[in-house]
Amino acid sequence: MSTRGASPKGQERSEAILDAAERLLVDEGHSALSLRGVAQRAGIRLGNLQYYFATREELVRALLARVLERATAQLEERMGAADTPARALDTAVEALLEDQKDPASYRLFYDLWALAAREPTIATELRAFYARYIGTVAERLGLAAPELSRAEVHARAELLVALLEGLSLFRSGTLGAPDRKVEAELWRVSTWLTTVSEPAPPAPSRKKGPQRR
Amino acid sequence: MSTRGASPKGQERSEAILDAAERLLVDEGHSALSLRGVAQRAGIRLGNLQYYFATREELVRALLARVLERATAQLEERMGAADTPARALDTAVEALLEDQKDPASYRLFYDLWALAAREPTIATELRAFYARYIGTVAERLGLAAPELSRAEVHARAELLVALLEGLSLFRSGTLGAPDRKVEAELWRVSTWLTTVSEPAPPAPSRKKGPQRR
DNA sequence: TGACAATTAGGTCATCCGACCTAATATTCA
DNA sequence: TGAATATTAGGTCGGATGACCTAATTGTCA
Repeated sequence: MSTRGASPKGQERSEAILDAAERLLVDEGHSALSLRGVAQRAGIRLGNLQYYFATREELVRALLARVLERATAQLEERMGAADTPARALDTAVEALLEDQKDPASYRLFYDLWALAAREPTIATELRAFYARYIGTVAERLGLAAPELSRAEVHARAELLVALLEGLSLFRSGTLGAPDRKVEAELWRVSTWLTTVSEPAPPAPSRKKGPQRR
Repeated sequence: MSTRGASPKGQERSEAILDAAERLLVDEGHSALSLRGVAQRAGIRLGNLQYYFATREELVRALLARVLERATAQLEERMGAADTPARALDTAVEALLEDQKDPASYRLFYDLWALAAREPTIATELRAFYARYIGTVAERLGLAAPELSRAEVHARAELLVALLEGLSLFRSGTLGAPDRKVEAELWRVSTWLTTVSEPAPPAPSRKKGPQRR
């Protein structure tokens, strides 16, 4: 949603600017995402960039929207591309695991998580993204384990997504590297989530914990 | 490890500066972590701050070291504080879940994850932190499930830590809120990780944990 | 062809940044 | 007491930033 540039050429230019901004964001982080830097990467002048995105916030919003939209589309496409509906989840998880081997694919999200903690508008959009993400997973999970309640299925979907997001930290090269054993155990957990419906073990007793982690 | 200030008062001042820096980091993110800002929050002059930390990087390194050291100590203290050794993991997980309800406790780590993706020195320290973190968890996991191999135990520990880190995203208020159902399912996964050890297809289990298929 | 939008270009402005420096005062302790 | 250390105060410097502005050029379509 850029300010101007409705014509085909304008649209193209707009996309190119967002491409440059995204590359800059991945490479240097959101604090380095300056209008000048983006303009330089895009190979255009500052004034020209400002014709499309008058302020930095406008640029960031457009970039965020594009990134999340793309991620959503990719997830749903992957779900649909499975051999059988039952394998949809496995296929998507497989693809995500593959993505995690590329640092660039997640660096962007690390910045987004940090940003969302402070900028409510970004938090709102990210929240909507993950809600849809988890919803899609829950849908498939419900098909695989029909005896589970709606709430249970949703909880497990959230758990699975959290696991994958957390795992990205240890697989994208910066804090760790992909590990076969871990992948194997992940598959066991994943199948467990979609199959086992036994009653939960007793919850541990409560105890007031100290602050901070 | 500040540059100067070995005397008790200097030590105190040094800690106060790091406190201010940490508050600023949590509130505004690492891009807002300026020497001037820290000095203002600490209620001292810029020159005074520079007496303790000559450069920004020095400050950041000291801050990072203190944060990770504290987190490590807290985790190990929590493990040790359990009623029984067997409950050590549960106790620690409980405490972590409690922490996750406070946004401030994790915001800092979101920034660290983003930073680590670009600054090798930070990545190195964070990696060491998580290695120790996962190692501690693996140790306890090994006690709870002695029939698992060392590698399996380590893989499960990494999985559990990843799950908790990922979960923090959805529990710290910005992208979601704590949810009882999710917690319940987390406990099931957690106990599953510490109890179930039979391979995928065969063999009846004697453990209390849920069974597959 | 002419009008109008799209696009490019270049420059100004106040503001903040980190690094660096010097001088003066206060505190501590041998 | 006197010397070393800790602390405060104020300033300079080059550099980068975002917002804003204006003029010139290109492209499109009636």
